[in-house]
Amino acid sequence: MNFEEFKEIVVSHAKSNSQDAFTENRKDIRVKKEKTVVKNLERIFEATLKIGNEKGFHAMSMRDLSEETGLSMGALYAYFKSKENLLVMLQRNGRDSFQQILEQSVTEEAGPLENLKIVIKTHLFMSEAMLPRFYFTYMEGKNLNKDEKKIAVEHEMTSDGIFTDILKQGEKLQVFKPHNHELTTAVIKAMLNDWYLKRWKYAKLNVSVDEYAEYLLRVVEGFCLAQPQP
Amino acid sequence: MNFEEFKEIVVSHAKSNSQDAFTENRKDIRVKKEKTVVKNLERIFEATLKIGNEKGFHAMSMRDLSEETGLSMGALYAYFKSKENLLVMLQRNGRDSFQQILEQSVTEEAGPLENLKIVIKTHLFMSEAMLPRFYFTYMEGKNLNKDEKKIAVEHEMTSDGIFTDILKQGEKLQVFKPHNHELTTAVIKAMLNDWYLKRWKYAKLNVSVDEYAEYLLRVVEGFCLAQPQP
DNA sequence: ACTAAAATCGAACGTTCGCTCGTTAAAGAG
DNA sequence: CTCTTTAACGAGCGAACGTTCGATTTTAGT
Repeated sequence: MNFEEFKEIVVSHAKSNSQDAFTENRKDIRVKKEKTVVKNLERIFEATLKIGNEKGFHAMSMRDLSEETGLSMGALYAYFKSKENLLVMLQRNGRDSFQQILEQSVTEEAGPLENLKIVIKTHLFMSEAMLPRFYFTYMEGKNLNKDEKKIAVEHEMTSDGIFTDILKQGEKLQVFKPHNHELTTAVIKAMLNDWYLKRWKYAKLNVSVDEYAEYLLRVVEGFCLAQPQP
Repeated sequence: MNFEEFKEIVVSHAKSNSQDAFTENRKDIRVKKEKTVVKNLERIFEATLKIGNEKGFHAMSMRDLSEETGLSMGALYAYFKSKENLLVMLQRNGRDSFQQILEQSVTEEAGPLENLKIVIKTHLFMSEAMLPRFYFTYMEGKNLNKDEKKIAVEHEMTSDGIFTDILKQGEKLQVFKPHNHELTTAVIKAMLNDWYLKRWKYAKLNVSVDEYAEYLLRVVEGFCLAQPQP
């Protein structure tokens, strides 16, 4: 699997994205017709991600958002009840689709090594396909309130669990060396996150996402595999 | 070298820290007596880092800063000419002392492997000793203006160069495998940064900074060493 | 103790913020 | 076309923002 092949999976998921956001936040949204909500929520999310990536969510004013979306101040507030609520909606929405895709990527039939490759590539390609979302989610996570932050941490631990389970299974089947697998997961994630956090660096190094994937896999295999590759 | 031994190096450097900030920004500071400036700049920096880590620099108001430092609004503005200028001062100051310590840690006599170990540990221990500074610098870097952002990128490339040079030297001496050393540096840095970016995770895993250092070195050695360790 | 310089103070200023609400425009049914 | 529901509008609100500046206090040399 390379990035080009993966892209289609994401695009098809993205369409159901703001639809989920509608059903999830129905009670806070004053507009009734689903088609209108989906259309405008998509505009609002996209604009928020754009401005948020440029100057940060806190520095974005509702007047900025109004101009970018083409909606008036009053219209905006028909789709969310406060600025903070908009942030929460975006974060939840991003987390949910991320987790959904990542969990679906793992299969029982595939061996641990194959599964590890799959989740690494899926994580990486997803962040590449939805770069503004990932960057925004990472950077603005600290601005959430205490409850939402707790949920975000739980989500991260769940997705870490997917990696750790694969590593543990691999150790049992003697495919991987024994290690502190939670720690291994942490450093793998660190490398995965760097792809979208330090985008300018990889652009300057002229490394494609497929090349980065191969490189990461070599690093991980070098550390994890019980029997080193030739 | 473990963290306990390293800490003293940092503490001794930290004292000259706000003194440098004074000489560097003398023209923008209205207060004349160096001793007063050093004392209050230290208070201001510390308070900014504290509030900045809690709610972000942009969300910190000058009234927050006034309360935390115990200085009035007017007094604060005797030490910097604007809020943005305060951010720039903090970032420059942090970058400079970071680079200084990192460059001093490398020695000609030591071999590539030893030097690689040293810079990794130095980077990691420094971030541990000055955690709020590192977190703040990383997270608020995106809020800098275009010129300052460019300088920040140049600084990062310089410090990446320290790592890359060691790796290249190691390849020439056949201590390290041939690789894309710039890319190796990038992923090493990603893992180093994760220590202070995802502090809660490592706390939850109950991993000390010394243990993390050893773990990182094993990952890097597994990937870089020409002749695998026993 | 006196005084000039240095440092600190905090009310006040103009601007911008998130958000509301009375009003207007658009959509849809009969 | 009419009437009712739904969506969009944007001027205006009070609060909070960064910043200033004349008044006040502290410091230090004599």
